[in-house]
Formats: sequence, C-alpha cells, structure tokens
Amino acid sequence: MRMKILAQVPLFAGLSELALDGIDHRMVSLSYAEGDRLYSAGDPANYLYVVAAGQVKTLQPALNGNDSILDILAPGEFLGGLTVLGRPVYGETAMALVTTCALRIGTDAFREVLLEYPEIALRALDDVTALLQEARSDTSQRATSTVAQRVATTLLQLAGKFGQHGGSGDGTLIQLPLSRADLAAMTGSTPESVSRVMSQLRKDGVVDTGRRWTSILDHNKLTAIAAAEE
Amino acid sequence: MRMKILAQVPLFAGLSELALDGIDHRMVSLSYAEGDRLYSAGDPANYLYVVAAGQVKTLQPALNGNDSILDILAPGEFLGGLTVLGRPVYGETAMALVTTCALRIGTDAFREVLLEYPEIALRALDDVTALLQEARSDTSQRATSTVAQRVATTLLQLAGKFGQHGGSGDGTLIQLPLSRADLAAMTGSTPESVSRVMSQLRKDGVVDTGRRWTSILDHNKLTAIAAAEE
DNA sequence: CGTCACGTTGACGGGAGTCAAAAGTTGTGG
DNA sequence: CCACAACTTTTGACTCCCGTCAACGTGACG
Repeated sequence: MRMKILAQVPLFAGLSELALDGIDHRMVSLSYAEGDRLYSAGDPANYLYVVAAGQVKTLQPALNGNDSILDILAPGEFLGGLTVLGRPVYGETAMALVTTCALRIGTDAFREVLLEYPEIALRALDDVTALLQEARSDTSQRATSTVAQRVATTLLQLAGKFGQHGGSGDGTLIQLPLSRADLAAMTGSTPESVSRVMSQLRKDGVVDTGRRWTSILDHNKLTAIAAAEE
Repeated sequence: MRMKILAQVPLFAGLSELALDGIDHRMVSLSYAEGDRLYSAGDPANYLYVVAAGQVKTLQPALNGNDSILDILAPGEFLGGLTVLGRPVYGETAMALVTTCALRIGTDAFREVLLEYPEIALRALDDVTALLQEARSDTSQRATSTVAQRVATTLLQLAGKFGQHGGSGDGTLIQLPLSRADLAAMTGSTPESVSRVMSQLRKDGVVDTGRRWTSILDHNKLTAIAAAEE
C-alpha cells in the first residue's frame, strides 16, 4: 500500500520494484492533525519526509516574528532533506495544513540510498535546483512588485498546483485553509494589506473566497494583474 | 597547472589524482575581460563553469529591466550547473566583474562525472541546498527590512567573502568594482536609495568608498545597523 | 449566549521609488 | 596637456504604496 505511494513520488520514479521495496522497508508512516508540526526549525535534522496525503506548509522563522511561508507541499513531494552538511539542523518548520499522512526515512539511510542509486541524487539535485530558481525569482519579484501583483502571482501558483476545475462553479477552486496571515506570509506583506487586495479582487469579480477555500473566477484578469498593475 | 586549481575547488575536494586528471581532460580554460558574458539567460545550458581567477556576477533578468544580482562568485566556485532537467537553458546571465579566467566542462560530461562519483553529487546537493537557504533568507529579509539594513547586510556578506584585513588602513577592504546600480541590484533597491544610504554611512564613519573598492571601518556599527535600525 | 479568533475597513505616517538637476569622474581626441 | 563628452554619483523635492494602529463586524465553538 505504501509502495504505491512511493512509486508515485517523482524522486523515486523509474526505480525497480526491488529498490522501492528496499526504500519502503526503511520508512515509517506517520499521521498528523491540522496544525501539528512534523519538525521545527532548529531540531536535529534526522529525517526526510514524503507527503503521502494532505498538505504541509514550510515556515522560515524570522527574527521579528514575521515568519515567511516558503512552500506548500502536495502529496508526492519531499521535505526535510534540505540540510547542509555540517549543519545538521532543520532551517525551517514544517506544519500540517490539514490532516496529513507522511512517510519518514532517516537521513543516513537516505544518504545510503543516494549513494546506491546516483540517478536519484541527480534527480534530487534537479529538484533542489528548481526550488532554488523559484526562490530566486521570488526574491526579485518581492523587490519590484506591488502587494497586489504578488498576491495575484501567489494565487496563480496555488491554482496551478492545487486548483480543481469544473464542479458547480465555473472557476478554479483552491481548497486550502489559508488565512489572511498565511497569504501575508507567502507574499511578504501583512494580513491587512492582503485583506484589502482580496476585497478588491472579490469586488471586481476576479476571485471568490470562503471559509477554507479560494476560487479564481477570472483567470485572465488575474494574470493581467500579476503582470502589471493598472 | 589547472590541476592545482581543480584540487582547490570544494566540489572536487578529496578526489583522487586519477579522478581529477579525468575531469581536467574534459575541461577547457577560457578568459574574459571585464563586462564580458560567460553566458546569457536563455542560452542553451551546455556548459558548467568553474571560476579560476577573478570574479563573476550572476544576474537574474526581470521583466521590468530591474535585474537582480544573485551572487558574486569567487575563484573555486562553480556556476551554470543550476539547470533543471527538461529546461536546458540558463536562467541567469553570468558576467565577468574583472578580468577573469574560468574552466568549462560540458554538462553531459559533468553528468557522467556525477554518476561515476556519487559523493560529488552529494556535495553538489549540499552546495545547491546552501544556495537555496541563502536565497530563502534573502527573500524573507527583503520583505521586512529597510534599505539601510539590506545594504549593511550585503556589505557584511561581501566583507566576509572578499574582505582583506590590515594593510595601510585599519578597515576591511572589499576590492570589487561595484557601482551603485550593482548594489541596488543586490539589495532590491534603486541606485539613488543606495547612494543615500552609502552617503550616510560614510558621514558616520562606518564605511569609506572609492573608485573600485569599499572599506568597512566600523564593523560593529555596521552589524548593529544590519540587525536593527536606530 | 459569551468569548475569542479572524476578517474587514478606516485613518495616519513614514520609507523609499521616481523625476530632475547639479556635481564629480573617466576616457578620448585634438 | 587640456578640453569636451559620456557616464556615474549625489542631492533635493515630491508622491504614493503599504505597514501600523485602531475600531468594528462576523462566524466558530464551548
């Protein structure tokens, strides 16, 4: 049953049954309630996690208390492996956004796997590189764009990753319990500013929001806002 | 002669003579004048570079023309290897900051090396991870800090990487031809704002600047400014 | 039904981006 | 050696985005 999940993890795609079985035997499955922490920044980084079901947000703690949300992870993605050699502590905090199930493997065991299957190491390298490029484009965007643009961009990214089409409404539904504070932490802003932007977007019929969901009604207009304010 | 350089590259540290020789044979050495580009964003990413002498800056192009400077690379560091599988183009532009000498290896050949020596792949993974953490802390800093704080932080980072102590003056000398526009691109600001900050710092006796250098006179005060404005 | 967290909206102030012009530097050619 | 042009840096004035503080409304849960 866990084998099926592992086979769907991009990082392990294309591995033989035998290899997957070997990895599977070294992993433990765990479950978390909403708000539970998989690990906290500063904890010894002894494990690598793979999201099996649910969503996990990773938080970058800041001195001022203005934590940033680095990423929201979907099933199949891994986290906690991003520790620098010689600094064996987590740099971020990982928290379950909803009821979540995850698999866990010891970092030493994972390192063995990487040495045994170099192609996985290369794929991991690609994955981290992709994260790096994302982080870097984020950085340059924060410097130049307005809050409205950043919120729009973030919503589009979320829609691309978690969006569900069709159903009753005709928009793209993002079913995540994201508070204004969460969106603020994702865009490098404040809850108040995000609220203003969202109110405006709702008034213009671009999005609609509810308790634990957000829906994008006018994808084109949102893209236009993300690209250049009017 | 190039072997000596290669042996000093952290990525290749601890490799056998034989292995280094094998890598060396697949590399070509090149030299660049100030302002020359090693490669541009969008070019096919066919090569990985190692800085042998000089300094190289990497630029992230932005839509508005407000390019960001991602990093300034010292001898021994590598660049151009950060390409995602399936997107074989450079995401950044690399430009020589001064007269620079670099070694070059084809990405395919490098991939072979990584598969042959998995420990290099793991070290590369650590390197990229370090870059990722750096990029992420940068992102959260840009969101919260003032320009003065960001400039101070950047100067401290540069001092740690390129600073030379002692000599005639009693400060830390950073010998890099960084224009106000460069510093602006590094801090996510504008040349004017950076100029204002630098003027203030010079007036307060914290730094001194010249044609192609910057000197940090009061390290403590600069650290204080970076941490929290007064 | 009371409490509390969250979301919304308003008013205010400050940091910094933009525009503009002056002052200093570099490099070139006569 | 000097003069001129092109660029960089600096400084000033203005504007505005948005972060902060505060008040109010709303839904959730015990």
